[in-house]
Parts: sequence; C-alpha cells; structure tokens
Amino acid sequence: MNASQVRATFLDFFKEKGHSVYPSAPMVVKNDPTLMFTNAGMNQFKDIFLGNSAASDKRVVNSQKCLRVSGKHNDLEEVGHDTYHHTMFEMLGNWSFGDYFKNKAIAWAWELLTEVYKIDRDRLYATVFEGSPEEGLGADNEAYNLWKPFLDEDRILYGPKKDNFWEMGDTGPCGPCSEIHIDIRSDSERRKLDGARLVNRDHPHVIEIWNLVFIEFSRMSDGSLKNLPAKHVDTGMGLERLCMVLQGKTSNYDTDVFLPYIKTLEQLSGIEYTKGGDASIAMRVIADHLRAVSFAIADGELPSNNKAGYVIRRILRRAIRYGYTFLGFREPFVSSLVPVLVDHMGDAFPGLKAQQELIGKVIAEEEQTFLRTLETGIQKFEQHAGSLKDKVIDGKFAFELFDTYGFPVDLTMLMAREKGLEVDMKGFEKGMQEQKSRSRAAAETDTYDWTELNPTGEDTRFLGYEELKADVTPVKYRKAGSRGKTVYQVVLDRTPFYAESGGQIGDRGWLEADGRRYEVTDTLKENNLTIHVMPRIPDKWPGSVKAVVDSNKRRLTENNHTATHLLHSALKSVLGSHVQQKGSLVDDRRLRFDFSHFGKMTDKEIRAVEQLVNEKIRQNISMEEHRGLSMEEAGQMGATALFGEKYGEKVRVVSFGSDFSTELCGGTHVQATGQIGLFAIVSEGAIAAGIRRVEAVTGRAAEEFIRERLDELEKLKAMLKHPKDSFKALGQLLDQNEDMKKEISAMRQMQLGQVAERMAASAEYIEGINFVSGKLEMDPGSVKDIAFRLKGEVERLFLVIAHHTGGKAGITIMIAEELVREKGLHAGNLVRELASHIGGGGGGQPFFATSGGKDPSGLDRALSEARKKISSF
RNA sequence: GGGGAAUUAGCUCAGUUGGCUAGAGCGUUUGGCUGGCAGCCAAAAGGUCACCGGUUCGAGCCCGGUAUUCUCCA
Repeated sequence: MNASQVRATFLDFFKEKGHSVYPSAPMVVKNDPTLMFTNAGMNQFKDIFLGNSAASDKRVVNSQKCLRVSGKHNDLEEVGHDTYHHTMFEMLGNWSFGDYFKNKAIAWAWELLTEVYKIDRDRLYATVFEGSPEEGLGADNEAYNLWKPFLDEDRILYGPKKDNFWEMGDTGPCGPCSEIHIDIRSDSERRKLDGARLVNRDHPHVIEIWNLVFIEFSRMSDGSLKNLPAKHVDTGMGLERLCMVLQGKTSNYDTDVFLPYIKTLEQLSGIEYTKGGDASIAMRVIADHLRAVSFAIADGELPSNNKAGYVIRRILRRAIRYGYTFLGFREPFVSSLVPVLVDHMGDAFPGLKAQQELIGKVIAEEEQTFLRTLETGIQKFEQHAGSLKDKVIDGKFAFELFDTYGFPVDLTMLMAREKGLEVDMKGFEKGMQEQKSRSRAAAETDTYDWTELNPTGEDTRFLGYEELKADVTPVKYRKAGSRGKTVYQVVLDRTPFYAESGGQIGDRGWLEADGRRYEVTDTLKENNLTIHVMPRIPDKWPGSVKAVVDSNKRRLTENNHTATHLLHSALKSVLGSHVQQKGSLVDDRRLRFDFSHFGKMTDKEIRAVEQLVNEKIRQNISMEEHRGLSMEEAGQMGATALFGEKYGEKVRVVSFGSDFSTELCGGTHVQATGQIGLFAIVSEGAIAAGIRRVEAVTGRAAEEFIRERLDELEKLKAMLKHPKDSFKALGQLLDQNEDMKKEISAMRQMQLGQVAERMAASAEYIEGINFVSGKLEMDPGSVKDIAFRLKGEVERLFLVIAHHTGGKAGITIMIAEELVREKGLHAGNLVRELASHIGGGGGGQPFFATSGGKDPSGLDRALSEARKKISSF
C-alpha cells in the first residue's frame, strides 16, 4: 500500500462512520500569537475545544500537514539521526466535538488497524494515563477497561503524565490520552524480550503509532486545569510511521514517502545510502527538510531573518550544511530535488505543483547566499587559526563566527579537528546563553486569564460591512502587557470593528460606556476571537456599550483595499497568469502588494497597470458581494483564492466586474470604484527571489503624490529658466560643470605650482640644508599640496610653512627623507614645539607633520624660531 | 522585538595604536606588439571611502545618529 492509498483508506474508513472530511489547514499559522506553525492536527479546531466557536460538524476526519520545529514540540535537532523523527509530517486524525468519547474512539481505532490495515494483533500495545496526584487526577481506568475486550491485560500499560497526558502548549486544551504502540521487531527478537518492556523506551522498532486524546480540560496561565464545557476526542496517527509499518519497513525513510529523494541524492553525490554513517544521516536530513521547506514556501512563508521565515531558513540551512559537510556538495543541490518532490506529491497537494518554479528559485537563491556565508566564515576561521598561539580556538571567537557571520559551530569544530585544534565549547555556550537571556528579557510579555462578563460560546458577529456603530454587549476582557506597557483586550458579542486580517489593518475608534469614551487603538484576530485593544477600560462594565469605528480612517483603508484587488487583476492581465499574491498590507495611507513575478517590471508595464486600474476606477464599478458561499460555489464564480490562506467552510466573495476582479475576501471595500478617485504606483522592487513588491497610493494621497512630482519638475524648469528642451539644457549644464570643475582644478594646481616654485627659488642653503619657509594665507589642504610638490623638487629640504585662514592658524613641516635619516629629525616633534606659539598642538610622521591653533599672531615668531633651530641640527 | 556585524573604483576585496596626496586583481578605454590557451607590453580613465553630525592640528580608521544589507536569539 503506498502513501496515498494509506491516506485515502483512513479518510474513507471514518467517512463511513459519519465523519466529514476536512482539508488540511495551511502549515503556517496566522492569527495565533502562541503558535507559528501547525504542530498537530488539532490546531485548526482549537477554538472549538476552548468553547470559543461552535462546531458545525460533530464528527470530522482529516490529514493535516504539520511542522514541529519550535516551541513545545521541537524535533529539529533529532531529525536524520534516527529513522523516525521529522520536521514535517502528515497527521491522520478523527475528531469528535462533544459527540462520541473514549468508547468509540478506542473501538474504531482497533477496527481500522487490525481489520482494515490488517496489522498483527499480537504486535500491538496500548497505554493509558496512570493519574497524577499533583494535578489531582486519578488513573484512566475507563480507558483501561475499554481496551480489555481487544488486548490481554499484560498489553495494556499505565503511563505517566509525560507520555499519557497531552497538552497542546503551555496553555490551552488538554487531557489524558491512550497511545497505541507497535512492535515491529523480528520474531526471534520478540521471543527474546517482551515488547511490553520496550514501550516508550525510545526503541526504534517499538514505537507509538496512534495517540487517542480525550480532551476535557483547559490549562490556564497559572498552571491550573479547568473543565471544558464539553468532552472531545482528538486522535493523531503519523502517516509516515503508518506507511513504514504497512510497507514492512523498519525506517520511515525506506518508504515511498522519502525514498525518491534519497535515490536522487545518491545519484547527485555518488555516495550510497547505507543506513549508517554521516552521509546517510545527511541524506535523511535533506529528504526531510526538502519537504518541510517546500511546503512552507507553497504556503507563502519565505525564508527570511525573523519569525516564521527565520525558522524556514534555519531548516533549509541545516539541510545545506549536512549536504556540504557529508555529501561534498559545493553548489546548490536542494533546489534540484524540487522537481522530484512535485512529481511525487504534486497530485495530492496542487499548491505545490502550481508554485514549483517559485519554490525552486527561492531555495536556489537561499542556497547561494548560504554557500557565500560559509565561504566568508571559512576565511575568517583560517585567519584566526593562523594567528593562534595555543591549540584552542577561543569560545568567544567561535560564537562570534556563529552569531555575527552565521557560521555553524559544528563546522567550526570540524575544521578545528582537521587542523588538530580544539574549540572552547564552554565559552561558546556562555555566549549563547547570554544572547538567549538578552532576547528573553526583551521579549517578555504577559497575558492574563480572561474575565468573563457575558459568555456566549459563539464567534463574535461582524457588523462592519454595513454598520460603523452599534450597541453591543461586552463578553470578556483580559490584561496583556509587555515591558511595563499594559493594555486591555476586550471581546464583544457583535462588533462593527474590522480585525486585522487578509492584509487589511484593524479598525480604530472607541467604545462608549455610561457616557464616557474609551479608545480602541487596534483590533486583532486571535484564532476566531476578535480582540479590541484598549489602553483603558471602564471600572465597571455596563450590560451594553456603544462601539464606534473611526469612519474616516476606515474609508481611506477601504479605498486602498479595493485598489489592491484592482491592482491584483491588472497585474495578472498585464504580466500574465503566473502572478500570485504573496502578501499584502493595506492601511489608510497606502497599499503594498507582493506577488510572484520573475524580473523587474518595465516602466511600460508599470504604466500599463496603473492605467488599467485607473480605467476601472473611472468605470465606477459597483461592488458585488456574496456571503456564505461554499468553497465549491466560490470556485465556480472564478474567485481567486490564495495558497496558504485558511478559509472557513463558508466564504465571502467580493467582485468588481465579474469579468475583471473576483476574490475570496473578508475585508471591507468601497461601494463603487469611483470613490477611489485616483491610483498611483509609488515604487516597484524585489523582496526575494522571484517576488516583487509594488507600493501604491489612492485618492487624495495619490493626488498629492503626483502634485509633488509636478511641482518638483516645475521648480527644476524654473531654475533652468524654462528652456525649450529641459533635458538638453540640463545635459549641457552638467557637461559644462564637469569641464569647469576640471579647469578650476587645473588652474588651482598651476597656482599652487607657481607658489611652490617661488618658494623653491627662495631656498636658503644653510649648513647643508635647503631651508624653505613662508607665510601663506591658505587652507591646510593646499599647503599640504605645496609641501609635497616641494618635496619632489628641492633636495635636502627643510620646509616650514606658517599659514592661516578664517582666523585659524597652522604650521606645516616637511623634511627630506635623507635628512631625517642622517640627523634623526622628527617633523612631528618640531611642529609641536612651534605650535606653542599659536596656542595649539600637532603631530605627524618624521618627514611630514602639521599643527593648528587659534592664534595667527604667533606665526612670525614660530618661523624665526624654526630658522634658529637649524643650527642645532 | 533584542543583540552582533558590514557598507572603500563597474565587479571582488586590501587598507595594521588616526599621519607616505586612498590601493590590488578583474573589467573598461587608448596606443603599440602579436598566429593560439583569459595573447603580451605600455598608458589612461574611473572614488562625495553609504549618508548626517561630532572629537582632533589631522578621520576610510574613533564617537553618536540614519539608511540598507547580512547574521544570531526570541
């Protein structure tokens, strides 16, 4: 059975049992501050478990793409070293939202594994929760008894909190769980040692395959457990492991999920995958990370230097590093695996196929830059290693290499070993700890538990498509703060406030309670909650408050949002259908739109796009809006959906001219395009490989933008005295200026030459020294010039020039090199002595020195003292 | 969000406690030589040392700020 059959069988089995099949949510999470990536199948149902949203289907089945690389579940450093950890994996799960509980969950799991997938019964074990006195929880005897009909009692094991109490994160839904383990060792080994003794002992062949979680609590921020209003079932079975079992393998990497990449890597590197050794680890790392990174890019998350993008970069770089060190790759290689990946998974995940070119380009670009980083790191290392006194590489240096130049420390260690050196890892760790505590201190935020006012158990209803003010009921609020700043987050039963999403910023405005105004500074979405951010709240909440949106700001934002849709369509029609939205930001001042496109837009293309958008504005097209459509219906209307965007079951379609712009969108828009008035592109540029960014303004801001440019042009023309051909006039002016600059500089040189000559002629030959002196009204730069001219012209020179300009005085001394050698003179010392006459200081080298001071009246004295000095040489 | 670093000729980079009028290689232009493989020789052009301010007799170098890029941590 190959992977797609395994997946389909799972979904079909539960469909038969009355479950609705849900698609996988995007792997990259938006709107949840506690989570960057989907790390479990349950993430998209979190709000249902918490009681914030109602479930529309009581029984659900899905296969969810997950990424475990940060936070509570972090497997990144394990990946590759064993045969069963992954960064990205698919989690098969069946769900009950307040419907069936432990009984059916256990019975169906048994039925599917033994009767459908035909797994040997005598290889299976189950674990149940042993209880935890500190949490005040007893043993899960209910689950134990439910297993008894299927398994002998010596195959049902009690397990501790660590293994049998599942929590999503530091806070959130949780509950006891029952795991199913399988023993895939050979018969002879199984005879030698009972499998029950290897369960949860990190044995590579006695492993957990399915976790049945019985969710009934929510973990609060103070660590306590709260009962949830309903009980739920959340199960998760890793597709990759299941494939291993069903395909009779002992490593996930030997299944059809990973083997194609390993085969390709064998060809590219010329090294055989032998299952042992560093080269094999490297191949597993690369095969795993290729999948994670490609799916993340398809979901719209590009490698970058912070947040989720940084995690993606780190995964990719880990793959490159392993390929570089253990497979000998010196050129980009990960990107060349992308076509193999798309061949293999493109059918199950169309987003991957549609964006194949982009994924390849982005990965290749990242590989290039990282290989460059490695090169400079190696250079720095060689330099440092060359200047070493003992055989130990400073931990501080290793950390600097890593922290500042991104050079991986394991490479530092490897290179050190090759040279017979050691690395002071303690010093490195110390630097690392300091870095971490610095960041933690800076990022500390506190959120407190909710205070319930009028609980509803429903999503906030959004009124803002029609209303900008409404009388509403406060539902709950909490304090949130970071570094001393405290704000309140308030949830309402209904609200006219638009919460930031889909690139459109959140509304501002105020709440009126008991005749007083309380400012709303921002509106955010956290999962399905709409949160009003408020610096102050009423001491005592009334049953009803008036919510009022800042309508001016909202209208300007709507102009920009609609213009963004028009721009999107215009780009597609001018540049081609390969244009995909990669991100957007819409506020009241401007709009920003990122999209996939290869190469810079020409001026002509920019103008064409601008013209097309303005054309659509002048046509004053009315908005057509359809709410509550299914994805299928929206698809039939030709609506553009975004990869990596999570849509609910019911979607909204906004269209401006059904033949021009139709998009899935929850944002707010103008009633008719004419309101936008004018559209102007302000800039176009690159933000990553294959991704361009356009910034634009609308309405009054666009007018001002154009007005400013016209004014600028007008002023320039006026300065040129309104010539017939401004460009020609300016060109001539520039040429002329260039010529004159050259001429002036030549003349200045000539002048200086003349002065120098005159001075040379006035040389006095005293005791084997050509003494040249003079007092000049000149800037120090010119004096220096003269000094160096004379140096080339007069032999055995001792030059002293006293000069002043703008009330400042200076003395410059030049001494011929041979005099310096013969008599041991030092211009710097001499000039400092002379500078005392002008109230200043100075210095320089033995043959040339300068000084400066504020008192020009001492210049003559300085000169005569210089003359006297000669006799003492 | 917090730390570290980089920015010098068209490109890749040197530039050592602040002090030889800012250099190299490649590329460009010109002239000469030349039967080859990056042809050879000679010469020239090309720099607001990212930007703004400060310290100093003197700043590419030191200090502060800004911008851009890289990098680590969260």
